[in-house]
Amino acid sequence: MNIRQLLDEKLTQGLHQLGVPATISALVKPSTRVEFGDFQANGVMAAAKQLKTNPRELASRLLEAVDLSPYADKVEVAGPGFINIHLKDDYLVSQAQTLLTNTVPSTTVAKQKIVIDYSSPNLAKEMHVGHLRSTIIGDAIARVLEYLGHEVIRQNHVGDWGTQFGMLIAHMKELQSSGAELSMELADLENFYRAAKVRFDSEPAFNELARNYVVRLQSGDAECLALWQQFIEISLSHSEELYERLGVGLKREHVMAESAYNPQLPKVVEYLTERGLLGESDGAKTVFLEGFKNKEGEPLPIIVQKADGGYLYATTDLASIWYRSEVLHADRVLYLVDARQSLHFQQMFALARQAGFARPEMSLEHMPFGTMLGSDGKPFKTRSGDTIKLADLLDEAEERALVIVKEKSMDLSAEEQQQVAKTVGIGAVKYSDLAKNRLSDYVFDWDTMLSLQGNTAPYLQYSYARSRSILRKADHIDANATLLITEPAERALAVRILQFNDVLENVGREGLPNYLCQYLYELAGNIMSFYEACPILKEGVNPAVRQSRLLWAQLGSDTIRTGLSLLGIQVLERM
RNA sequence: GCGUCCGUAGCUCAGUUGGAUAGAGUACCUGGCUACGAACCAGGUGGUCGGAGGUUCGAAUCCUUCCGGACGCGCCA
Repeated sequence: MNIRQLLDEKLTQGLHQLGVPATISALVKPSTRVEFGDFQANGVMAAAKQLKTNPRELASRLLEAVDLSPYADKVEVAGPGFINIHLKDDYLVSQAQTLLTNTVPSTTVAKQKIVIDYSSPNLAKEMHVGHLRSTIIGDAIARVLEYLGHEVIRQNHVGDWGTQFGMLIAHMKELQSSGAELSMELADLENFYRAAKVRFDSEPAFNELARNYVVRLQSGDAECLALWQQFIEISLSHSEELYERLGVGLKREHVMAESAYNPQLPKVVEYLTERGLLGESDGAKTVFLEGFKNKEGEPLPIIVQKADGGYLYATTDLASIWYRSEVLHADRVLYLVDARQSLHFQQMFALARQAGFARPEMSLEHMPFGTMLGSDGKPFKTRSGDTIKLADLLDEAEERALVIVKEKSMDLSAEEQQQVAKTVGIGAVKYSDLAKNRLSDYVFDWDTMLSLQGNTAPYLQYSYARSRSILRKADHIDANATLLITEPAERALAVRILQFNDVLENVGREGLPNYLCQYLYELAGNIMSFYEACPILKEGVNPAVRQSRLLWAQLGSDTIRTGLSLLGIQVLERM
């Protein structure tokens, strides 16, 4: 139970006692201005409207009915009917004091089983910048939900079964028979793919062969499967290397590939047929759903089986929904997939409901995200117009960070500088993505994210390193010391620290890690101001005050570290 | 054409079921280091929230319409 929730619950109950409909709540939120106290309730105006009564009068009655005196020393009705709550210092201190001893987050959220489908690269090629957002945002959401106590099932729905694999196998086969060393050839997946694609597009015989291999592969031909397996293995290790570099928690056990659903695909079609949902159009098996139209205003089809008998991603997605519903028994399924596939997911979810692939109580949520743009406002590409490899992006981030670290942290050894540059560079890339609203397109800009000023990972990492430096220099920290609020900066810090869990619940509910970034940035600001206003180790500081401030520093920096770790970003003791 | 998302300070972005005087960073200006880490802090300049209507006690947020942009719309994923 966090403070906002507690106040909201008390006031909402009070409203209901006064005869306000159950749908109305007190809407307690952090105050928008300092003079409005720590929290404000916005719900009384709407409640008064329902009751056709005066809002200020209702607010007064509410305050008579609800006793907030254990928490607040000043509660007042303001403006048209807001309630401003000024918390007691004693209460803030007692709440903060429990944080010192209790490391388990206290949440009131009912535990759910949540499947998160994220990253999901196409294994035919190397990972590129287009995979960054799904991977990073999905990972952050997974960590936050897990921290809140939910059972999280990560699923990396990698593309390993598409048409392109015929082409790749055909190319492998020919190189193999011409005596080339396959492992060498496959070292650069991008080149390999490009070479195969050129042949596929220009040589009819090769094209024919490739199509043939797709059929053989999907019908279980042993030789094809072996080649395919070899390719997938290399490609997966490549992805895992990147996950490792990125600090993303995806492992082999989280891979639930498209191919895994292959045996279920005929059953999907069969089932749709039984339910009378399936029709035929130009030889393809299709479903037409109410409410979806194409360019000509005609019903929009979902093709689940091509005229040649092949299955499509819609079929696989349906099978995966069924699996997540019936086998995993998920309460929620989150899809961290590009916004351009919104229509596809609308169709999938509607059909899954109608066909009964998804239990009615299972929530299916597409969490779309926008595109990364270059400084020219167009999709982020290299100068020559190619997609940028993820590995190259990370190299550049580390290189650019190293230049800055060498300049700013000359007292560190070369080895330490390297390590700091890695942590800072990768952190900066991740944070600049996470800090933006997921839905919007955003401009990728090296200088902004690495300028190390403003709302950036390095700023947060700096605030942590600064705290650690102070804590290291303290010869004695008494973990049982009493927390004191002697300055406004300490109070502001305390209030902020106590909002942490509430922010996490918002992130988990809406899948928007930028709420957490915003919070951490503000917290870091509070910490910095605290250090400016409140000397700790300097001469003349009262010992009790010193011990208290050390604990505030510890609480603040612990929250920064935990928050960043939930974003998948590491902190540094020195930088 | 239909649909989805978007348009907020010069630039990059926030803005949590509609809440009080729309906020940050950056840039620009001012002040603070014989330093508990100045990669910092304190303060200032800067906005008809694309335009116009509407809903209401209250709109950047909801509705309508227009302008501008991105994306999607049958055998790829």
